[in-house]
Amino acid sequence: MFLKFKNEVYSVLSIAMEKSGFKTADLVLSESPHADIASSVAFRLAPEYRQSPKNICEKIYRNITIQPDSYIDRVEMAGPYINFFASRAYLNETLLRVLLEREDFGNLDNKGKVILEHTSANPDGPLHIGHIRNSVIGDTLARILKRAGFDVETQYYINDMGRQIAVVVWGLANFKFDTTKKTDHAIAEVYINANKTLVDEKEHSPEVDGIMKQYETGNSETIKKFKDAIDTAMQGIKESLGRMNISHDKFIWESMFVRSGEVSRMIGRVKETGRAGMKDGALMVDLKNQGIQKPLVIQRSDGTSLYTTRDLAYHEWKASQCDRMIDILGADHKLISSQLKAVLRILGLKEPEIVIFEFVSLPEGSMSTRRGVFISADELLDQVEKAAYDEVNKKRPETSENFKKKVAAFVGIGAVRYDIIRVSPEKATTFDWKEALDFEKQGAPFIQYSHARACSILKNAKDEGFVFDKFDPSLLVEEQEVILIKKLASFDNVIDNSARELKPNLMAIYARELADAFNQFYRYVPVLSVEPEYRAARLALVDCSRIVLANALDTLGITAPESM
RNA sequence: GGGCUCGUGGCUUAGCCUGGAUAUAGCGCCGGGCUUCUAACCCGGAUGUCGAGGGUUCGAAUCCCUCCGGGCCCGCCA
Repeated sequence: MFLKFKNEVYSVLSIAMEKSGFKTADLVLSESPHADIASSVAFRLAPEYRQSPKNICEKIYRNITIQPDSYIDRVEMAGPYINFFASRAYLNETLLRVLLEREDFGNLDNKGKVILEHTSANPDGPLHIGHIRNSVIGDTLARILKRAGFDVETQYYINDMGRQIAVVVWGLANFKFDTTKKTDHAIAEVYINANKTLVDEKEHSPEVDGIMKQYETGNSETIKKFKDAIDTAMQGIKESLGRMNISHDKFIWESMFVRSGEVSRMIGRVKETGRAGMKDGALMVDLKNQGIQKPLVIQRSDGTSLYTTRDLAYHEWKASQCDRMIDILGADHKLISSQLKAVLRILGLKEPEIVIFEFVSLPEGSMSTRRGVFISADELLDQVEKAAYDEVNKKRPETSENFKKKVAAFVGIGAVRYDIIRVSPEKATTFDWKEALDFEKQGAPFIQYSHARACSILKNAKDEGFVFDKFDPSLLVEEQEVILIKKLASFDNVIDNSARELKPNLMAIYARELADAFNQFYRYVPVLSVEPEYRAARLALVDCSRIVLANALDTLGITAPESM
C-alpha cells in the first residue's frame, strides 16, 4: 500500500513540477518524522535555477492538485520542504486489502528466476555459529525475494573436491567413528583427529594426496567413500538447518563440473581470451585491467583444476538457468569472489550478485573446524532453548510440559534467527553467551508475543460471539490506531527495499516496529469492551495486525505463535 | 607492507551507496504503571565532540583526503 501512496505522490509532484517549469530526475522523496512522505526537491533545483529553495518550493506547491479519493489527504509547505500526508482512503483501503490478500499482503510482482546460493559449508563437521550467519541471511533473503515476486531456487554448493574432505575420508579409515554422536559432529571428531595426526606425523600426508588424486580421476571405490563421508556429514547439517526452518532446493556437488567436462571447457575458454598466460607451467589470468593486481591461477602445473576454476564452471551453469544469481559469502571470500566476477566479465558471462557478511568470532579469537575451535549451531540452539524453557516455566507455570517445550523451541530458534538478522551483514561480531541467552531485549519473543496477543483477543472475541465481517474502518481514528495502520501499510515498502538492496536486516527492524505499534495500540485502545461498531472496527484492525505480524515473522523464518 | 571493510551514548545497533528539517532503537541505569483483551508489556527521565583532523557544499554521521584503532584477505588451499 505504501508503494501506491508513494507512486501517487510521485506523479502528483511530477505534474506540479512540470507545470511550474522545473525539471529534475530525482524528486528526493523520503519518509520523515514531519510527514508521511516529504520532498526536499527544492534544494536540488536551487543552484540550477538560481532561486531560493523556499521560492521554488512555493511555485511547485501552488501547482499541486489532489484528486478526490486520493491516498493523499493534504500537502503542506514547511520552509523548503513539501510534506505529503496520507488520507483516510489510504488507511481504509489498507485494512480492506490486508483482509482480502491475507498471507499475500505486501507481496510484489517482480518477475524472473533467481538462484540464491547460501551456507555451502564444507561437509567436514557441523555448522557453527559463523556458518549460520550465512544460512540465516541467505534463507531470509530467499523469503524476501519470493515475496517480492521472484521465482527463487536455493542451492547448497558442496565442496567435495577440497583437501579437507580427503582428510575426512583418510580419517574414517584410521580413526573410530562415534556412532552415538550426531553424524556431523562425529565426522568433525574424525576430521580433527586426522588433522592432528597429519601435523604430528608428516609421513601420512602422501596418503591424503593419493586419495585426492583417486577421487579426481574417478576411481569408483574412492568415489563411494567420499559420497558416504559427505552424506554422513550433510545428514547432520541438513538436520541443523531444518531445525532453524531452513531448507535448500538443490545440493550441487562441485565434482559434477569436473566429471562433466565443463571445467576443462572453462579452462579452454579462458585460454581463448588471450588474457591468460603460462607461468611456471600453470595457467594464469591477468586481471590488472579489472582493478585486481593479483593474477588468478586457473590451472595447476600438473594440469588439475582449482576451487575457483570449478566455481567458474558452476556459475556458468547456474547462469544458464536463471536471470539472477545471488551468492552469500563470508568476508574471507571478498578477493576470490571479485576475481571470479572479473573472469566471468572477461568471458562475457553473467556475474553473480554477492552479499558479503563479516565474521563471527569468539571472545578468544576466530573459529576453526579443523582445530576443533568453534561453537556449533546445535550447541547454541540447545542452550538457547534451555534458557527459553526456563523463561516459559517462570511466566506460564500452569501450562503443560508439552506446551512449554513447544514454546521453548520456537522462542529459542526465533531468538537466534532474529539476533543474527537484525545486525547488518557488514558488521563483524563477537559471540557472547550472555547476550545470546538474554530474552529481555526487544527481539523475536517481543514480536511473537505481540502476535500471540492479537490471536488471544480474536479468540476471546470468537468465544463471546463477536463478529466483524462488517465494519467501518473510518472509526479507527485514535492516534495509536492510525500509526498502526500506517505501519501495516508499509510492509510492501519494506519488501521492496530489502529485496532491492539485498538487506534482510530491514525486515527485522520493520517487524520490531510493527510489534511496537501494536503493543501501544493494545495498551491504550480497548477492543472487546467498547460499543459494537467500534468493537468490530478494532477487531478488524487486530486481525490485520495479526496477519501482517505473521507475514513479517514468516519472512524472517520465525514461528508466529497463537499462544506463548 | 598492499587491498577491502568496520568505528554512532556504558554496551549492542539503524541511518551512510542515492548529503537536507531536533541522529534510530534496544540493553543497562533512574522513576512510574497489572480489580482492565497474556506485564515476554506500556509510559517518563538521564546519557552522543556520529574514531580524530582537514576538505567539498547554502548544508556532512552520510561525499573526498590524511591519520588512529578493530576485522578480513593477499597459496599452483578451499
